[in-house]
Amino acid sequence: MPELPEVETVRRGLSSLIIGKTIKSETHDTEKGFPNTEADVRSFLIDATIIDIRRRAKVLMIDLSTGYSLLIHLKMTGQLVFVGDTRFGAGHPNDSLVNILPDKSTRVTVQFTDGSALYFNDQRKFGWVRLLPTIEIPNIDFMQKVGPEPLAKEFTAKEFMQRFSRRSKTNIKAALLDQSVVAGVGNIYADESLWGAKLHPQRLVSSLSEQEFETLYNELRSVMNIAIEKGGSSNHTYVNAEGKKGSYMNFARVFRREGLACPRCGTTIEKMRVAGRGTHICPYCQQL
DNA sequence: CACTTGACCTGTCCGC
DNA sequence: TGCGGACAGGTCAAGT
Repeated sequence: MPELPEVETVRRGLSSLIIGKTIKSETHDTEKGFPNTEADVRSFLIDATIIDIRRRAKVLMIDLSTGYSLLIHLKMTGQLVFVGDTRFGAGHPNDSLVNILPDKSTRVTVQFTDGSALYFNDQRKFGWVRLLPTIEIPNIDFMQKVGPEPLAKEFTAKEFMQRFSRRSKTNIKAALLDQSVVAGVGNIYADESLWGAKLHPQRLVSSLSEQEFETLYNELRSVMNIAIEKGGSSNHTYVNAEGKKGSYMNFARVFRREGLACPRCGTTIEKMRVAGRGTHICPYCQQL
């Protein structure tokens, strides 16, 4: 999925839809996707009221009145879709993607006491949900390792540049995708921001000038802010909490636009493989 | 440690 | 229309 802008869009949607609701029941398929015991679920999830929804990097945290939180990672194809009233479909968006829920990809279902429900759907089953004490969250491995939030007010261009020192011998695309450098960047916004900064994805991190880092910092923040305004990117499976798609892909300048003209210079956009991922560039604007 | 590559899954699309 | 292979918003555990 879901990179920072998509997860943030889901967070905002869920905040207005489920805060204050009380959980009546929960079901899930595999232990891999939801490793907690039945006893944990009974003690800390059932009858809990949702008090807040937060995000760190690409991870969502649903804080509960029991002092526990549901942590959720959507990985590539995860969705969190809210359905108003499962008996009548009231509040259920008229979107072909979510006409019938639960469906084949539904892995976790949370029923609320008012008849509404939250579905965690995940076609590829890479995503996960887990329940843990809220105060333990900062101690988990992921939170210890993950880099700063790129959109935080206090996050500066200088700090951005300094974070890359740990990945000086790799290419800039691989470094951007490394969650321990900066949080929340994925394949779409890596390509889009590199195009914005006119940087070839295979440029060695150690070759970038201070000026180039500053431009990349500005482009990354700009692209992510625009993506949040547009409700994220929907290439395929991504939908927000109401089951609706985001519109960033209508705005994208290079991502998934191979064969089309670069909006800046008209050169045909090319697709290549960098850091094991499909990578889109303008071969004129972004030279090695 | 830093870096790269394959594995985890299911579905879809493209070429034969 | 069928079938194989490549590929897909992301991490991880291995390997070098």
